[in-house]
Amino acid sequence: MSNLRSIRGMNDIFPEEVRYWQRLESTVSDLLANYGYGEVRFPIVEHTELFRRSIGEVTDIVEKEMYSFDDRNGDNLTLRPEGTAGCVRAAIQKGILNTPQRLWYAGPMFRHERPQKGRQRQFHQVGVEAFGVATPDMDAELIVLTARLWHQLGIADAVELQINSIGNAQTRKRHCTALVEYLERHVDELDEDSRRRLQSNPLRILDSKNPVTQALLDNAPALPDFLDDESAADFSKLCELLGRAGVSFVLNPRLVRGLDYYNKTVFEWVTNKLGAQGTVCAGGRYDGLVEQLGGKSTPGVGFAMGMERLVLLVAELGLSATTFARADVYVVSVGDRAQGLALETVEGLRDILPGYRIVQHVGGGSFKSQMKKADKSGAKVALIWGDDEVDSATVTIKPLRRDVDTGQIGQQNLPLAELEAALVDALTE
RNA sequence: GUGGCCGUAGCUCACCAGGUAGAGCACCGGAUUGUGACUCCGGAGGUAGCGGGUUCAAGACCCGUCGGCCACCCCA
Repeated sequence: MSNLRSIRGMNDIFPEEVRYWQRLESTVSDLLANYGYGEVRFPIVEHTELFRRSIGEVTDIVEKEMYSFDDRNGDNLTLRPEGTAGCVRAAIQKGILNTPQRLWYAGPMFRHERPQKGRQRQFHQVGVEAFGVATPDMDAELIVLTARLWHQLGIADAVELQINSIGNAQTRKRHCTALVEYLERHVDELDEDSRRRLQSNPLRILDSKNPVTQALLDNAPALPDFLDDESAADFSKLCELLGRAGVSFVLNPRLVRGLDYYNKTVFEWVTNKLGAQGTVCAGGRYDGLVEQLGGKSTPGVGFAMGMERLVLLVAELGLSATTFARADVYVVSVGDRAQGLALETVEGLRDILPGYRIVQHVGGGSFKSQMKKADKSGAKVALIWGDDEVDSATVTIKPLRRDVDTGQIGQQNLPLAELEAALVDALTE
């Protein structure tokens, strides 16, 4: 048995939970369609090179979290750790970036991290990418769209929008230099992790959860002070548009993102209901990525939402999943003759009433045990066939969900010809 | 990758100075012959995650391993 377990961090999802997923997925796809986005599907596996070049060589994802392997040709492939790279690659390859594109996709991503609540090794994202528009109205649309989604899901009160602009490459370079210079004067006050990052990725020190480090950062060179004119103008335009759309936000000058390809606008929707894994949706602008991956210079903005985290949130305090009964009708039959008649009649019913969920009892058993199954199925009515019904060419129809008050059985025996009408009547109250 | 807590029937848990496992729920069957939900009766189901060690004896103690949770790291 020990060998036959699922891979660590890769979970099975059963019907009861899948209800929430389906609810979430359909809400998302309807919303995106309403905003004019088209769904794209591309492979889960790509050349490792694609991720190295887009995400960044020195990021944790590339350095230690990718599921990479050699295929039989000797090519080194990787299970996608995120979706943007593959989406960009696909868009370039298809040659559709000569005009603006609004795209989205959904599916599993893979990162070899330590599993935790809201963090799996196979997890699922919905990603949304907009290509070919450099102006901040595009950024605004994406954010506004997510805000609407939270309302539709009933979790708007549980999430907060944080935004920032990290400017262009020069901005970050100049800020980074100043930051490093400042921090090096205070190395002794830095925590161990931050000291390490001073060499590898100084910007990420801004993210530190260490209170001492955060206090130190209060007097550090702040990124917004280094912003180039265009980034600053675009950012204030974005803030203005968000205001017009009624989307409130928090400016977080220390918000940086982990992937190398971001520039200008970055944003995160966070919640405090999920413990340490509070980011539910995050993204930003990546104007250089398309060119970096071999396409013509094309601006882009996008974001990804973590489905597992959203499911947790929605299940806890959002819309309840549609109440789920496995059946409308449960078919009970005892005896070979009855079984045959039941199957024949029910298949006829499925032709006439295709929308009904009709569960046929299988596996035999007494009337009593079949009735128990009928009850547990959640069905509103049971159709019953036994020798009596066969002999008289009838069916017994029994309501299962009448209020408990009247002890009356309320079942009736009908000619087969009247079944359809009686069933429709019983199921439409 | 690091640290802390945890791992007993399908589920939630208990017992026990270390002496070869129990409850509730769920499941199955029955309470006169073809009928559910309530009640009553009965039944099945566990190599106590796995492996090793200490001991006359371990689910209970020790080590390892796998898995879960929480935090760090990182990120959706």
